[in-house]
Amino acid sequence: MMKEKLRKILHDTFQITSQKEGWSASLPAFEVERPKVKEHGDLSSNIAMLLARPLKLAPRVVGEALLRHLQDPEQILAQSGLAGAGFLNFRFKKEAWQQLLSQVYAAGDRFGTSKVGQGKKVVIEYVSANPTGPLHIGNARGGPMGDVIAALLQWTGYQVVREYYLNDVGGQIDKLGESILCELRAIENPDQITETPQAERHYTGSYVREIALAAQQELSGKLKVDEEEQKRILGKFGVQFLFEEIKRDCDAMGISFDSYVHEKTILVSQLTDEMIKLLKERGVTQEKEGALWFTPEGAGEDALADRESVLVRSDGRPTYFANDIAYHVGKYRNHYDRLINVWGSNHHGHVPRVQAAVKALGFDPQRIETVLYQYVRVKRGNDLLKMSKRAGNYVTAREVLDEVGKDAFRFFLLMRAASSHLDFDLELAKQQSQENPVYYVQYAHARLCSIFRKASEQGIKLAAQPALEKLDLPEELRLIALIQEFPDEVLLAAERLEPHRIPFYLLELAQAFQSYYSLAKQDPKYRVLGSDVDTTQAKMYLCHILKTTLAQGLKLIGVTAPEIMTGGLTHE
RNA sequence: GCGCCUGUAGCUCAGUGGAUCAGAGCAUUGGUCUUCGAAACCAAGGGUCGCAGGUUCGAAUCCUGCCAGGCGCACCA
Repeated sequence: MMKEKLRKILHDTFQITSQKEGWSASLPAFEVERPKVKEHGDLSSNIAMLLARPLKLAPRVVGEALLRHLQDPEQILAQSGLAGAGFLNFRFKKEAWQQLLSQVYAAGDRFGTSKVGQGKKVVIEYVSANPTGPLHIGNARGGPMGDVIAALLQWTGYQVVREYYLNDVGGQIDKLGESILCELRAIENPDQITETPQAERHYTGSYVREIALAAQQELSGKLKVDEEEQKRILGKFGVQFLFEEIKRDCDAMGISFDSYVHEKTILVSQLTDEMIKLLKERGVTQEKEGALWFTPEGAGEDALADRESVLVRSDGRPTYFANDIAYHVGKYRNHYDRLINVWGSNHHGHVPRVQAAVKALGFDPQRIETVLYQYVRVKRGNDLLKMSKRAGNYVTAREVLDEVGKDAFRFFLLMRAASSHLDFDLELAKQQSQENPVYYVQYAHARLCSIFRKASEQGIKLAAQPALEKLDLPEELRLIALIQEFPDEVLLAAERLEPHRIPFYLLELAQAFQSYYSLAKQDPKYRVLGSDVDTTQAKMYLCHILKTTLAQGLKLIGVTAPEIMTGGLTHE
């Protein structure tokens, strides 16, 4: 909010100064930021340093000229100055800060939202876990991450579709069917060892037996067919079974989808064939060893060495790569402006291939944006567990979810940048559930609610237009400064597709409040509910807005904002 | 071997060209509850930002090389 105001001031100042000084440079993409050192002011800009080069002047000379012609029609600036290598530092009047609060108050539960997206259509694909095993913690990270990226884009004015791409055909599904069949035979003939599951050929997790038991119940009559048909039926049954389970897990994580796209549907619709034909016509394919390979311009011989470039197998069936191209083309045809994929890092090699393919088909590859997140590793004690559905060795998302709860689960997975490798220490998560950062933020919210409960007991009501000038303690002005940054943070997180900024922001805000609140123990003038009516009303107004901001931020990341904290009170 | 990601305090991680930028939380140590919730607050110790070069007025941040770790490199998805 204040950043925008300063941007406007600097923009106008630049215009006037250019005119008066005869500058010919264009307005650079300057930054407006909160300096780390508060002595430097409320906000600072690097505009003078950026202008120095094109104008062939020293940064400080540019800065001085800008300050001479400063445009501040609203009179919100209290101080301005030039510092260091050429930074412009600004301090605002108290009144300017205080006035921002009424804007936040008016925004209510729209606070933090904006319209920069201009209603553009964006589809965001996430989770998309293969239905060949339970959702495990390694790639469950994509759930909260995709969900919050979607929320960020909604908040900033995009029209968002949340999509799950279900890989329900292919070799992995065949393998699933075979695994279930194998297990089913073992169940039916416990004495007679027909075939033991083999790690290379079968999924061996205990869930396979679970599915086999369910299949025995539900499909008993339908399995009197030949072996290939049995495998097919069981594969289909397994997909359905596991997909329902994944959906339940997503639901428990607070994640939902607007659209499910089945790979099978794309295959059946012939879109894949159409795309393969088109690619052939464009001359970006080659045949080798009986298979059809994608060989984009400039790829040279490498494409033929890369087995993942195969579009059509030598047996004539298209690969998932071919289907994926068709899937993305479908998105272009649905007129999405942005196609965002949230994928596990193991797909990194896939990204440039899909982009090269859609480019060859005449679509703008830049519209595909991919967020690759690094896998979560789970530590149990001193052991790092490797995630592998094949080895049946994994920690499920559900296990962790049940252990630490939805709020901590989401917060924890969200508070790290996607590119950062994240170790989830189960023992620590359990032990420290009381100390988990999510509780810190929630506690701040609950405390604020508590103040209002107290006020209500005393018959004090929140005034719609209190005397804001009463909010002049330095800590209060700092809180206001933090609150008004919330929309900027949301915007930044949305622009960069970086959800982790929100938990960090909330922690900073919660900390500032907790610190402020605690001062009341030493000094009564920090008490919200004090003796002076005007001051009390003003402080309540600030607290109300703080509460709203925390609630908005928590809502954005899908974490609950409790009115009271229950359980685990250590204070006797 | 090739490709992507990562290397910042004991641990988990923020910080992607700016000035006191060496940061947060946890852990450790020491203080603070008759007063709006101590799930809190205040304070202290702790790091050659993996290493070496380079670009720049200026580098944790950009480039190159090396070292270490993770993940890919299936006619699987």
